[in-house]
Amino acid sequence: MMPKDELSKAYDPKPVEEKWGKFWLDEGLFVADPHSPKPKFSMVLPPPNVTGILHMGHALCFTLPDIITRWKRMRGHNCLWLPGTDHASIAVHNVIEKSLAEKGLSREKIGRDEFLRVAWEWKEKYGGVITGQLKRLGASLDWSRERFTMDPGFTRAVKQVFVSLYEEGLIYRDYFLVNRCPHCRTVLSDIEIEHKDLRGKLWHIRYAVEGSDESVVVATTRPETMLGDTGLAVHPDDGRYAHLRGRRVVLPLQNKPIPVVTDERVERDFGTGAVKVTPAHDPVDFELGKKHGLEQVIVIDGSGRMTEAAGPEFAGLDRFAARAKVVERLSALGLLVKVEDHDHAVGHCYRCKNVIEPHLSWQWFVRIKPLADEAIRAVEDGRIEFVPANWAKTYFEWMYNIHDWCISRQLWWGHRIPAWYCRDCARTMVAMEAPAKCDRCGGALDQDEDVLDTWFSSALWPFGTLGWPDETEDLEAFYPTDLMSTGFDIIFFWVARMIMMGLKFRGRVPFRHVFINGLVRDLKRRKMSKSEGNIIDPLEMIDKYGTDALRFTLAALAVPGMDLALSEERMAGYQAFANKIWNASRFVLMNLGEDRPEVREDELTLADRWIRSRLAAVTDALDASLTQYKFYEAADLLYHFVWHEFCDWYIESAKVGLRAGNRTTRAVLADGLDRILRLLHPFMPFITEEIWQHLPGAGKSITVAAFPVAGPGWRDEALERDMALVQAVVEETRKVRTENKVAPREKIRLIAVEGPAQAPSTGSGKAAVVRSEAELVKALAGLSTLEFAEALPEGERVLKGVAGPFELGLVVEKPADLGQERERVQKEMAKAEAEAERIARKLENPDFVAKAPAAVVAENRSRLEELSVRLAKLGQNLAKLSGPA
RNA sequence: GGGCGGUUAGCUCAGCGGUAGAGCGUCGGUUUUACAAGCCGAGGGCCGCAGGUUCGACCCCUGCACCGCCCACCA
Repeated sequence: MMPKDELSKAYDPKPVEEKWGKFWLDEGLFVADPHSPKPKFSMVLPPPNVTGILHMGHALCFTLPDIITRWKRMRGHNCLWLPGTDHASIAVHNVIEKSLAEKGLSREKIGRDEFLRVAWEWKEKYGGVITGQLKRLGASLDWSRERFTMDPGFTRAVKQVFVSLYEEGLIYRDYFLVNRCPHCRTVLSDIEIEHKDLRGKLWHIRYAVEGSDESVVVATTRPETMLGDTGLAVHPDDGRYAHLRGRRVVLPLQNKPIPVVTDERVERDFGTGAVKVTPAHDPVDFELGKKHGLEQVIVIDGSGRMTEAAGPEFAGLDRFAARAKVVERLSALGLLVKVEDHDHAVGHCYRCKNVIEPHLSWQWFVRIKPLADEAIRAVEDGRIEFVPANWAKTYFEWMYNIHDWCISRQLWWGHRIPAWYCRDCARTMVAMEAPAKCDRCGGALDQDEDVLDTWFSSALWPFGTLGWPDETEDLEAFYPTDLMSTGFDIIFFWVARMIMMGLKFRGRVPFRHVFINGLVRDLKRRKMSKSEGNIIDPLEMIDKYGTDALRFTLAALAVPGMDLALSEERMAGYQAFANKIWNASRFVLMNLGEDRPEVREDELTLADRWIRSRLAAVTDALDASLTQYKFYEAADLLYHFVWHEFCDWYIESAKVGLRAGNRTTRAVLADGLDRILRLLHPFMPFITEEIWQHLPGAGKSITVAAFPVAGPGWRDEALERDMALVQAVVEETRKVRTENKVAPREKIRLIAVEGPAQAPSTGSGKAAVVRSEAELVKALAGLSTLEFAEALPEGERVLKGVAGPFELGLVVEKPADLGQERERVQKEMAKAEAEAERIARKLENPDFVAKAPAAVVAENRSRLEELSVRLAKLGQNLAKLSGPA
């Protein structure tokens, strides 16, 4: 514990964050114990890419679960939050290949082994950047268990899963039309393709019917693929083309006859109703081709260039250049019938944004339906809950229509596919370790050149990180995990696949709750991107406003499932909040000695009891909010309570008790602060630890201090109403004096007159409360005296107000500006009248009185009564104001 | 084409059957020994539009409009 005079006047986050961030890790406060008797709470961190640097998306997605973890830890859970990083095949390739290119090298030039050596070297050097940044966020991760998706243990898990699925027939190899990115030079799965609507053209091309003068016009958005056409399809019921059945058409430019087939999938209403079929370059055509036994001619290669098969005129051209040339040639031949504008969706690579090319090749696939079925059930029957629940619908939608998953990638950085091919007999062997020779013919083997989709390994994260395939203590103790916090953009990529793999290999769901956070946008609701230049860098924000302010901002904006618009102003606001906490704490600490006084029940003031009642209410509400992952609600609760109840009312009230030397008020102040710090700690870990350590009798660390539980009998709503009445008198007095421009330093006399007995809700009969709290009212409202009388004195130096059952008279030095005062009273009356009228109308409605719940009717009745009393008093005041003027 | 979200104060957002809320911004006052990153006070809203249900609708239902996402093999 440091001496308290070290608390500076303003909160300076930097040294505090450095000190406690290090302390928590040195003390191993976040290291989980698989043998702990406490209830467990576990999570795995969505592993950021090793290439990554921390962005706001990370900050949000890591701050929110950290709040939950810290809360659970303080509530006595044995918490494990396991960190790690992802090898991110394509991202690393892009980085390494770029640096190779700068040296005039390429991955082909240096070869696989050298490439991997360079990649590992790079990983060792830069892979720690993001983890270092993560620590600054204050995320309470167990770094003793940090993992990497390509570390030896995890690699074993990946191989094990591949081999098992292969042996079960759930992984297979096939010659299939897949998506290939010519830039990244690898194939991709369906969900790695982003469809964007582009303004394109629809070219109508004439194909001659073989052996006749007739011709057929087809429409296409990709004329260059016609070079690979191997058929022409029409609808079987289309009368226009009935006579073409069984005939052939001649493919222009290639001068090659191709058959006419009929298929119900042809839309008669689109284009001309006749469609060219290019089985090697279009997914629909691929299926049509298979069904009708059409040839597959590859005219575009994996780099997006035309092949020899495209003909000497086109071979070697880029696909887009070829398109222009095909159109030009067709036009010259008079075969281009017309060209229309046509918007259509074009697939783009999700990494590099280039246009995807359908590509026919041998690839590995996961037969996904059997895995998906069980994963669907797990969400249907509630073993897994999405928060907010409507994301389950998105999940189901995808899972019901799921396609087999292409998992091979033509890359080197990643998990190499554990498959070997015999050079002599075409035998394929799949095994954990390289077999010595072909088990059928004894021939030499070559390992598959490809690596696995990065998401294939990510899918195993929740159990692969805990030691699987070994049955470890960690696996036993911490699987299934409790919560997965992630963005909606990777529900398909990651969440769904973790569920499938977890169920398949552990027989249990990988996590119980999936919290879906929104996207962090800028103030104008634009996505943050480098090209827009609207990135808000979390580290910069931490330097500027402090980690706690950043965390609190993210929490306060985190409405489940909603995107959030981040603003620096907001962060500055929460920086001010941190400072407010700091200063309130300074005040409390200043009034404390070396030890904390005991609360004596009989010495508790109204304000003391009130703040304890409020504390009890907030504690319960906070638990409820966090249980439902309503971070914004929890943050609001705390902000409002700390600033506007504890600071604005309680500390100000407590000063009265402190001046009187009340030990119990000091005790309540200290206890209140202690509780507030603990309630706030999950949101603002650093500042709360720093202050808490200054409290007499503090424990080792607030991270493991007990989360507050409301004291028995603290909540007292009747007492809160008493306090509300005191507050109403204070507020009315402040208002009247401000509006009459009475100097704040002028101590005025206040005379209170309690009205006749009225409805209970007006607080009638509570004069005693205000009377006994006279000192409090005087202090808070800046009064010289507070007197109680039968009637208010008259005169131009008496300003009048109404608070609950009281008429208030403020005796001031300077006469009031009657005109202005009259205006003020009139405005108040108008407001009250409008409300009274609305309520009266409601009460005059017999249906309302008969059908609305009795309590609602009663509430309206008493409110109306209250208003009429108020109106009467205001009316009298107004009359008197009008008199002498 | 299917699905999901949004539309509330100048801005960013809560609320979701019973008297319209917060933060920031605006306006006025204020250096009262925790805090001017503060304190005190004020102003500001036909809760997207049109119907319906209800004693009562920002809230529930049905349409519509606009904005934003996701999915999808009309070439």
